[in-house]
Amino acid sequence: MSEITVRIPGHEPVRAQAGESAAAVLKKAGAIRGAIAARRGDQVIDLSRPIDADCELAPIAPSSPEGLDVIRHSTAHLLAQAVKRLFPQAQVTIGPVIEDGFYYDFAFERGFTPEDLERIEAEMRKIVAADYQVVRSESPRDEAVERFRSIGEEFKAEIIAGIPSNEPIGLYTQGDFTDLCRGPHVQSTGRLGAFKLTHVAGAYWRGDERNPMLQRIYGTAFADKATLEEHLALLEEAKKRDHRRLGPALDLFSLHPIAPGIPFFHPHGTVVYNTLVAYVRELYKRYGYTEVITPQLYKTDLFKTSGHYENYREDMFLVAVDEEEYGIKPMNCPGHVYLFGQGKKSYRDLPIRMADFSRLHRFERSGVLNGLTRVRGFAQDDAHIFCTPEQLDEEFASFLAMTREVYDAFGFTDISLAVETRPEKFLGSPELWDQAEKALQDGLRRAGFEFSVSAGDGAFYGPKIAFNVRDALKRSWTLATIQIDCAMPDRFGISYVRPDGAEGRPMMLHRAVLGSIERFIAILLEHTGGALPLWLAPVQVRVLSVTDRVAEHAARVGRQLEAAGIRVEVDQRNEKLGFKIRAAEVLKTPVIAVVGDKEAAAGAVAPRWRGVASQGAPAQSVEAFVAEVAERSRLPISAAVEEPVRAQVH
RNA sequence: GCCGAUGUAGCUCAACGGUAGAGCAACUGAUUUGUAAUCAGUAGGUUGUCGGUUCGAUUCCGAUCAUCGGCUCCA
Repeated sequence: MSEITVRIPGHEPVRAQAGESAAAVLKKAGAIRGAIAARRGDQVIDLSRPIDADCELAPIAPSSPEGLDVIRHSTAHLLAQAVKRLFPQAQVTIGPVIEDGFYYDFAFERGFTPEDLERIEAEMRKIVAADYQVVRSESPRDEAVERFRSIGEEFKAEIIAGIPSNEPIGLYTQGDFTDLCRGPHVQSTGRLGAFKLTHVAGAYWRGDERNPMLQRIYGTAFADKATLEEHLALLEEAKKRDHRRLGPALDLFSLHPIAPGIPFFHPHGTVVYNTLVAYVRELYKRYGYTEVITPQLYKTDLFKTSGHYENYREDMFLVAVDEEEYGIKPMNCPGHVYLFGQGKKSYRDLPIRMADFSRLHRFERSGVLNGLTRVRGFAQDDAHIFCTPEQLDEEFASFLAMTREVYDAFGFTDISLAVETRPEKFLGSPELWDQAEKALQDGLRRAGFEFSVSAGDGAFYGPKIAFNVRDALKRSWTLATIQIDCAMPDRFGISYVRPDGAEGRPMMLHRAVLGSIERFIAILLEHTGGALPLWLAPVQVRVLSVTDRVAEHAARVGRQLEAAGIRVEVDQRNEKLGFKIRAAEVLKTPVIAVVGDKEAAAGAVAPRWRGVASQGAPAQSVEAFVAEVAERSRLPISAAVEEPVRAQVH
């Protein structure tokens, strides 16, 4: 045995015998305390792994991100062991760590019930109490395949069979249970304990819906009980911010079985909706967009030309009229390209930024509908930009600037960008796609955006950039998107006359900043917990009378606010002030104006702004109050306005 | 679409093989109230829908619709 030197950050280098375990080496340095695994170089390893060469070694604490991964991964194994003990017929498959937890998929002839989960959890605790050593071993691939096949674990055998034959297979054994695994794991099951199984769900084997459905058990685990409790409490809080709860509670919208997936917007919700549209229209003035209104229903010939009939028909509502087939539009693009194609266009007309707030209808599969975030009927702040190839970069940059402005205005900071590339089913030439994908990535880099690449996720007509945000339950949704169209200009044969008199094919961009208005409202509600900004709030001011004596003054204040264009409600109910304040607060009203005898005598109000911890605010004259509310209600359009790039008039 | 769960008053929930109850909200009355819930009373439900088992179903069974959690798919 040769002697090696191990560097340990923050400690003296340690001399050790080659082959000593990571735990032993760390112990020599006095760095083992609490460690759950170790990092050798950039690799996380088991504490029991032998160290056989000079290297750098660091302990991993249970509460560190890597430590949590180890705990969750080991807890997934714990789950599998418990399930195998209780349901020997169940076959194990995979059990990865996910954000905030883990899951494990089992092939089992029936679903697991909530009662099963309780039993499984109890069994897991028994295994923790038994404190089995978790032992790593290696096995040649074919031997491992045979081993799992012989005990009826067909799925596991299939996974191993897919690993190159020269790679040794890592196996982890704890008590009566052995699983294929890359590791690393905790040293013994006793190190686990702060876990909870959360829910069950079906999941297709290898994520393909043609494959059999497995039973997935989700759970979460932490380094200690307290953090687990904290996490569970956080989930409860998140539920309160869920737009599906807030929307109906604030009387903004509702969904009914009579129109599944197509929301009813109540008067207050309609104000929010229309105000968002007004905001975007204001931006359009500055960014040089023109708005159009286009048909809702087209003969399917249009969709045959656009390629939607071929590639998107499954998601469309088709209707038969007079022995002719019509389709309700799922997107605005075909209509817009068609419209562009009417009349002769010159390079002087470009760019044309054609905006449209039409309602769109898509036949989403029943299981995917979700509140306002995934619906069958919705509108987008949609626009299509037709430009020359030379204008593409500038148009793209302008879109990114607009998007940044909007997201800043709403305080959305947790946004991730993904460039989604050519899918299996696509239209247009691969060369054009490559070019377009590169253009998107270059543009993002120039604008200083970070992004990931999501291969194969693009639309069938072109690659896209998706601006993804998360809802209260941490599910990711796409709001803004921009796509370069690689197909439709060709398919519709649209053209423009270039300066040299020849015909050119315009470039086409599809883009939306809010994305779907419905989805945007959902995310905004969750982001703000229902406390919409003053300019968007359906009721901006609520005037509260203290007694019947001041009813007239309260009504007058209401009229003055209304005259200034402010959305106001006057609460003259025969109730105590505290009751009315609570009622207004529960509805997240941004501004409350209290009116009592003192205010009535002075022609004043006592304002109370949401989120300001003032009670018994000093009175303010009605005029000053109205002016302040009006000032603070303005659309969040930044003052620094660039000259819009408009098509030249000739 | 697939796997699983759920569906009782406007909302949140209770009960149960013998035709449903609370709190909040609503309505009425009293109270005239000063910065997050005044008191009292009234009304409100073919227990999602359809079918089956049963002397009897809201309860048990089946189908269906919708919703929820996932999978697959997407703004």
